[in-house]
Amino acid sequence: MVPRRAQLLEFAVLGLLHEGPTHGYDLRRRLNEALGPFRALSYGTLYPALKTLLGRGLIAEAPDPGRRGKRPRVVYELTAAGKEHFADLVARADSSAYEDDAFDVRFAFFARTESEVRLRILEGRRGRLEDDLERVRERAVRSRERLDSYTAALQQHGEERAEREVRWLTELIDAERRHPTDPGPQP
Amino acid sequence: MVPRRAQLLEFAVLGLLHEGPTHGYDLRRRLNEALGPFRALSYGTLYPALKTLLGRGLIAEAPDPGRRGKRPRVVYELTAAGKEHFADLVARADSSAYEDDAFDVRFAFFARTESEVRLRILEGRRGRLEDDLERVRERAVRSRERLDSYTAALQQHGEERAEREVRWLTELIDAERRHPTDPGPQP
DNA sequence: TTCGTCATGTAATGGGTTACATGATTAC
DNA sequence: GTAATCATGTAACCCATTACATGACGAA
Repeated sequence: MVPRRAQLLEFAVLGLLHEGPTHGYDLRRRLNEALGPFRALSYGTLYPALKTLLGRGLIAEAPDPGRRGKRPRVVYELTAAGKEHFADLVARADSSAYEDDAFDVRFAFFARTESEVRLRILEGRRGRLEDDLERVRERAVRSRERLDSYTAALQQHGEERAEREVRWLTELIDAERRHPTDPGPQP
Repeated sequence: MVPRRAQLLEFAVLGLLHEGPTHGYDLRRRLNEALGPFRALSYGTLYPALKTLLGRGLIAEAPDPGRRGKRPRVVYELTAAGKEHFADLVARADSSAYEDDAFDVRFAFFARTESEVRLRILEGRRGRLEDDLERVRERAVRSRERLDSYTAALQQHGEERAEREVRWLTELIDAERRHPTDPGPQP
């Protein structure tokens, strides 16, 4: 099951609020900076999403710590239900955790993910990339002659990038197996 | 100006038809295989797009060469206006040619692109990636300490990938400068 | 005969950016 | 003072996938 983009955003927002209460403008900035799937996230997407989470009781308005004389902002924090929901989501390691965009988001919160789950996500991602690689290679064999040099160069470059990514994941997996450190309690 | 996805699709369709007349089903298959931005292109997008191109007189229905006894398919070919329009699009080397998805599509038709234009597109793309890289590095310096090891690993991996891509482009640019081969007449 | 692929579409649905609207605060 | 950034939203528009509808053909 490929996760809807809205679910990804929900996960990311809960994850960021898990690190501490904050307001919409700051969430957007941090989501944009994370330069994953949310590089171009707009207020038109974020604010309604926050409203939905509010309506579902996963987040709640918190008092703005206040900055002398400045207009208070709308600060959100996780509710108990929100923390629980996020914990459930983090524990998942099915395909919704390692497909394309989803992997980037899940990886960003690996520090809050249990070692075992991390391992399964990394392995799932690696398997996914290996499948892609196999498909590309098959196609390369089938069409070797009738490719112009540019298409051939692009294909080879794509292959090398995927191979490199697989090696990177393998390193992470090996490291994870050697030192399976679980997340401690949040500070 | 970032090209709308529809414009990218239009470009790709005209480019494929430039190689010879064909029908919608085949276009979709080839667009999907090209595994760029059209990996998941659906009929719901392609067929209406073909209708639009038809309405604008850039493509026209051509007789199906026919396959004994089989139902004829709806085959399209470029019109004179379509060829001209494609030539105009191919000659462009502004940001609409090297931003993300656009670059993949433009690269796929490099064999039909003049050497000078190819060079400017490659250089534009490289510049774009170098800007990205600089931004990422700045951010890395600003936030070095407060990153957990996973975020740090992801950031470093992203940096390495971008560096590799820049080197790849540099190689292509150098090769292009040494042997600026222009496209011959199509067979 | 049933399943996969070929083949062409349309409609509904979902979802995201752009643009609009508004106002406070800060830096130059 | 004025431009940029902070800050919070809403509405319109664009557009792409999903699902639906339909049917022929080839292989197992």
